[in-house]
Amino acid sequence: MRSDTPACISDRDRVASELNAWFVREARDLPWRAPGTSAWAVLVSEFMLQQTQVERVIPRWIAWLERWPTPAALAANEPGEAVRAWDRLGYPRRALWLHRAATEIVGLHGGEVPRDVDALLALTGVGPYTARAIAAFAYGERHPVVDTNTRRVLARLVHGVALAGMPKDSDLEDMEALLPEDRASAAVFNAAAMELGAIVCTARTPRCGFCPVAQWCEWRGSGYPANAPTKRPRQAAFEGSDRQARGRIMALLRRSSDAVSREAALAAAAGDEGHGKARRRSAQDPTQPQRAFDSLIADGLIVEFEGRVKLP
DNA sequence: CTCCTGCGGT
DNA sequence: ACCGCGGGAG
Repeated sequence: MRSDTPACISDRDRVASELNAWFVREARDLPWRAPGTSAWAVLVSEFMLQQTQVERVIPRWIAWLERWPTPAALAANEPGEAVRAWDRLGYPRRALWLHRAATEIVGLHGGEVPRDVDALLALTGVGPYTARAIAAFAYGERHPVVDTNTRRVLARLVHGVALAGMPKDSDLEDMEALLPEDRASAAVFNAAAMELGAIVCTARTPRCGFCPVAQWCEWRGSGYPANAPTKRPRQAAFEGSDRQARGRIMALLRRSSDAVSREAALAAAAGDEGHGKARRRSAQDPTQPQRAFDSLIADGLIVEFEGRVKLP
């Protein structure tokens, strides 16, 4: 962060003050930010938002909480119902993890979402980001919350580089160094940093002209140097992937109220929609459908039942 | 093509 | 430390 402004107040406080004021002014009106949102509702939102964009999450989140307003309500249903309600949010293992977390919350915490970070980390599907996000946003505890947006903001503001590299433990320390002392401001600042990364300090085309902390930005101050070659692993192509084949099986089972035959599941994996038009799949790996099927069994996302296949 | 409020397994 | 894991949108 640039410190070319003589100040009685530290730059840390100025950055937090400006960013928080911007957040109050400009932040999107997201439903899980409404006052009175339960810790469970926050937890559900954080699960859904892992690798899935806000706009796609909102309708699923509303429907989910209407149906399962408490951990106990979800835990009382079969996990397959959670997978079905997950719909097309992607990475459906998260639905299974969320159901498992609800069961753990009922069994270990009397049905109340814990507020302690270590207790949260022990829940299935809750990692370093989600645990701190729940503690900060649901309970107002003071913790650094660092997601991919915040890591990019820190990379630019503090380190003067265009993009963040691999996640590091020091990310939390970087955020801690900027975090306001009082809990309420700290919680807002965590959300504000994420929001800035989401709508201003974006990966591809940052809108620095609208950035409330541009004057302290190390990246801007050094002339927006080009992206240093980072080590970030590129995501594999989706088209033709095992993920796509798995997704087709899951889509078939979500829309089937009953179990389907193994053959139907394998055909779905191969991209055969079963209505007329033959799909060209000459270049496809012939072992892929079976591999996708087996991996879904291993994940517990589908089960075989008397020679047929259904959600768990 | 890239990116998106990450996570658990290895 | 690396990898697999959906699906949508720019």
